Amino acid sequence: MEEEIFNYLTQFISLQEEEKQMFRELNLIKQYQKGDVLLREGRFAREYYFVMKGCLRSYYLVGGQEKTTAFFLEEESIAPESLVEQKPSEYYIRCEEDSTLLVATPDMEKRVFQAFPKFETLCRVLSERELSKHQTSLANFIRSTPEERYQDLQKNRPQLLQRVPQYQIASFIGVTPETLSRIRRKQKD
Amino acid sequence: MEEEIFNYLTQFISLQEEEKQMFRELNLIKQYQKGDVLLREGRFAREYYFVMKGCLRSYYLVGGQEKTTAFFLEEESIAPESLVEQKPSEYYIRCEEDSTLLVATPDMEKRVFQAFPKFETLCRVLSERELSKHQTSLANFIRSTPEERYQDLQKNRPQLLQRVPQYQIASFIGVTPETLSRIRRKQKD
DNA sequence: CTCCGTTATTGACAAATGTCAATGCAACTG
DNA sequence: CAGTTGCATTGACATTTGTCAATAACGGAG
Repeated sequence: MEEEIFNYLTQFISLQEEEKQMFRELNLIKQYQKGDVLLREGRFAREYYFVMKGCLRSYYLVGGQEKTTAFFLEEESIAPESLVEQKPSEYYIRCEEDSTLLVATPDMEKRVFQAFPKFETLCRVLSERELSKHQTSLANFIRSTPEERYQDLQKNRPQLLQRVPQYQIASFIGVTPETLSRIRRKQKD
Repeated sequence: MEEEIFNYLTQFISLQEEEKQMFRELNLIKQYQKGDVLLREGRFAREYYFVMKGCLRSYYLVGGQEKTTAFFLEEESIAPESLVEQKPSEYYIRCEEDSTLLVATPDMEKRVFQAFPKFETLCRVLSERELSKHQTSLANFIRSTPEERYQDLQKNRPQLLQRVPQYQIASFIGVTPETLSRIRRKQKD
């Protein structure tokens, strides 16, 4: 299982045995169950998450209604705003499948960066890439209709549609479950 | 004018005279005019931008129509997806006011990071913060109606509403100019 | 297998938004 | 000053989406 992290990381940098050893000693890998809530509204986040296997979802609770704002599948990561900005979280993060996560704290991050500065470079690069991906998501959302957003998901994240319930997808593309159901019906013709 | 950058940076890290000197020698500051296009669809971006004074806007051209996806005012920055991902840009970046920008290339970035590693830490932290801000923007967009988005802008970026034309704001919150006009009328009652 | 809770679909109607065309308004130009 | 241009507003009507209520489809628990 650790090997999967190393495979992922060596896409970007080379890894010495010494560095791998440090990772192993940090005990980053944790198991969670479907339904586990990793972060709640009003709480302070303490951890970064990287999804090795499974699915996380972030959502706001607005007047008793869940508003889904993101899904995180394999090889995607979350740096909760609450942690980065040191303020109470406005949203929830929840496991939507049994999941294997890489869990890191700012503390561990600091130690790793001091021992192996190239990880800081890696984190900077990954976070810039993540940022540009998010700019693109926001752009896609702004410039398209709910129907187009659904078609985008069908094209770009087909696995997601198979793995999470439709009412969460509906919320994610900004419509009610009824409307999504009608969009789907229209497509069949 | 250079002093403004230093003021901004010393919010996050301390600066030695030596480091300030390096910045001065890089000649980062450039002037642009309203209407200048910094990046076009299909081109490769070569630069990062940081707005010291003025206003940039990013937009897609979809069927001849501009879809505004972001505004960048003072102390906000752009790392174009095109540059980060090394692919042709899908959108335009344009000066909406005469602007003073800090312009950096990956090359310059690399030299600075090698000479003063703490700038890499700074960039990582800033880009993480930027990322978490963007996640919040996307979340706000997903979970609210056009009317609420406009109210958000009134509360959180009132200067923006004074500085750019309404049809760009309309596009940014995902409606037509007519609809935004009606939202504004409703507010007066 | 049935029962039960959750999710998905459908219909009828209300509300919001888009579209198109006309008008107003302010700034710039000659 | 008149004429032009770009932006904002308004009205009439079409389309999309939301809301509410009913029903269907599905899966897990017993």
